[in-house]
Amino acid sequence: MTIGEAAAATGLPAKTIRYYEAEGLVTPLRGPNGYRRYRDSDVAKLAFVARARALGFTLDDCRALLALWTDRGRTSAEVKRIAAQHLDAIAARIASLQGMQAQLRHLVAACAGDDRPDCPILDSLAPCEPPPAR
Amino acid sequence: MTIGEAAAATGLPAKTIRYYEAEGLVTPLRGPNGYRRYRDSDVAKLAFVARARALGFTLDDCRALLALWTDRGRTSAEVKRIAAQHLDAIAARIASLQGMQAQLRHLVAACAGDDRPDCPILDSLAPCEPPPAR
DNA sequence: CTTGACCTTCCAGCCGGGGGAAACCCTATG
DNA sequence: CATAGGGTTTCCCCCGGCTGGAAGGTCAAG
Repeated sequence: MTIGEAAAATGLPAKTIRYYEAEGLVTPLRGPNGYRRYRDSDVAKLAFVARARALGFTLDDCRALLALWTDRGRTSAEVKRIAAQHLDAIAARIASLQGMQAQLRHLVAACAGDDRPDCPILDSLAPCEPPPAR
Repeated sequence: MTIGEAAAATGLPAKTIRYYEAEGLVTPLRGPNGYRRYRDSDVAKLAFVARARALGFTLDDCRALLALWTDRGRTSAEVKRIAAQHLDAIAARIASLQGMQAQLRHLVAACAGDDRPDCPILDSLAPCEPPPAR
């Protein structure tokens, strides 16, 4: 399996697959011509990483999850800890974005959006009354 | 006003203020010793950008908003368009994160988190049944 | 033989900064 | 006057997670 075929099989761009290799996630064999040769297990790992990335895990998380996946002596507690931490991080990011969203929604609703210059959005961003007239 | 004072006044790190200058957002004067000298209007712009960043606007957006702020001939429609677009982007990011959150929450809830290796989280990430035993 | 598709490596850039080196400036103190 | 300390300057590299492009090697088809 060449990198192009692995890319087609996983839906990942070939560039990304090479990047994952540089990051030590998946190390294919090499053919006599220097081309990368992906075993089924390599492709499985790539697909694993692709799914983990789709859930927002960092590449560091992916490395750890991949190691746990291939580790017969793992405990589900280790896996759960990583996932729970990531879940917290996601919740924090959502909360932060929702804060921005609430403020912005207010401002956008209050803005006339016509051809006059008065704008509550700019008023809210402006630290003090007079904008620099320059 | 030196950069350190401007930093204290705006809450922005001095490094960030220099970066904003490199990005063309705020251009201070220079004293005879080569030090940056921030006018009140510069500090106001920095504070403006700080608030816009806190609402998640990109630096490109900040540049545009800053230009509109100092433009007497602006229309609130222009401002609203930028803000509304950003609002859409925020909503999209929230939706994406919430999708991850829902899936992950499911998986985390289903994972025993004990010392056994069976784990629905890994099962969900694994593309096919057998993990590479290597 | 040539063409085109694929593969290889390397280098650079995106965003929004952060870390740190080496050098300069200013003030205060001994 | 020397020096110690704090601030400031420029410079370049680093982060994550890729993405684009250049320059060259390989392979199968026409």
